[in-house]
Amino acid sequence: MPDPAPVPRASLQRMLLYLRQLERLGRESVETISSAQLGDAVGATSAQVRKDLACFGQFGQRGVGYRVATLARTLRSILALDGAWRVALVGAGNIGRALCTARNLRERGFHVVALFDSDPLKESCTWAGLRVQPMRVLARTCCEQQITLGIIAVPSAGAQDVADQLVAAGVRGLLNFAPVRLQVPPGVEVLDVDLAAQLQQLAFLTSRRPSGKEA
Amino acid sequence: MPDPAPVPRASLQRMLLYLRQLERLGRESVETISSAQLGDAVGATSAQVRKDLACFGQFGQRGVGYRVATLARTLRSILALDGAWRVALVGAGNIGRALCTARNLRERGFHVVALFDSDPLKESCTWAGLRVQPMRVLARTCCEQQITLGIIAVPSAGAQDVADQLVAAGVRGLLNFAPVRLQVPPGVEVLDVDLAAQLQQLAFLTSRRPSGKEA
DNA sequence: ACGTGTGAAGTCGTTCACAGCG
DNA sequence: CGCTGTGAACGACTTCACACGT
Repeated sequence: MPDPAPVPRASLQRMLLYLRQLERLGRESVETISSAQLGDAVGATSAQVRKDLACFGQFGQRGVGYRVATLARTLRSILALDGAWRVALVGAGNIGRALCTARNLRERGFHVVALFDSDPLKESCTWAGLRVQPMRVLARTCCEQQITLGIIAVPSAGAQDVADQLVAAGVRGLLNFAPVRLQVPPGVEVLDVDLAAQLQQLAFLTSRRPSGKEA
Repeated sequence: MPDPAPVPRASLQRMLLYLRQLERLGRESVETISSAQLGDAVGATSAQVRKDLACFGQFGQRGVGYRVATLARTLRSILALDGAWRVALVGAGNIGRALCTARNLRERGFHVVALFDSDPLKESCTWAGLRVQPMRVLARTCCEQQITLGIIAVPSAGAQDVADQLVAAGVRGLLNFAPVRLQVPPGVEVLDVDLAAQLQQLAFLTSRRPSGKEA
């Protein structure tokens, strides 16, 4: 196996946008699309689209563009989005509830199949048909249910401990909502979602009133 | 006024991490810190820390490092985080509820002071002491309350419309949870939070099992 | 000595421009 | 002729290395 393609993070992110747009086009029965059209649907240049797709191979027909249906299918396959992903959610707080019930994620193939919280008072709760389980059973449940992705939605103080437990249980990708830097062994991926930091960025960006020089 | 510093996005993000760490150190009564220490607390190199800080000036003492307290104060001021920001939240769904009640954001100076939803059934609701208001009063409320930041937590179909209304009401920064590309006039900043895309990234990253070559 | 501030070098991603194929 | 695929130029961010101040 070759395995020689370290896909740039930015390309990966755009690729997901391409796929989303392709799926939309597919619903509208569009047959083919050019890199230019696909580009400005997601805010990228045509060259960028072609370069990004080139990470994985050649998919277009010169003089024509790309077949919407086949490109979508191919991308889904390459991006590992053609199956369902089983996800564990730790932290039955407000964010946790929002994520459990989010139709959005389920539609895209991410199924929250287990829900944990360290607070015994929450164990009686059931959200979106999912009972809150104690942390004690996390390892067993994750293994039995073949869970490979985890969402950490607990306060900062507990996040590293939760991460350790999830990793020990075989989870290989973590979506972390706690504003702390998680330490994980190689081979485990962590993506941080830091809403406070996003708002802080906005605060800074809007605080320096741009001189306003665009047409 | 000079205004000559277009701060790189990546630097800005790290700067927020530095500030967070500095505040933590301040609580632990640490007096000074070196770029190297600050760096590995947030996963950056010492050179990166110094370069980032150099965007705004010179803050360190050679041979010593940085004064935790003064650097934190200075950064807060530069990053426009020394005051409170008034935020409007549109969409009283699951994400909306999570954000209203998030202690996290309030502690960092972001106060959700107005909550809107287009569904009349939700108008009776009150979350975290905040009544859900109809969209009709959005413009007036935002102006009266001097709101400059907005959070869009509505379904994709309505997001652009909400964005337009917020912008018309004078809001200059948008945090967008809908998976659509918002069109806004220059001078308005948009940051997207796309949780499905984050999970999709994780899916891809964990699907290609790394060959495992690190020590 | 120690650690900052900063030019210089290097790396990575984007944009350009054009050859090549349908 | 249109549009892809791609080497080459370009630009931005990162890393290096060292002079300078304390």
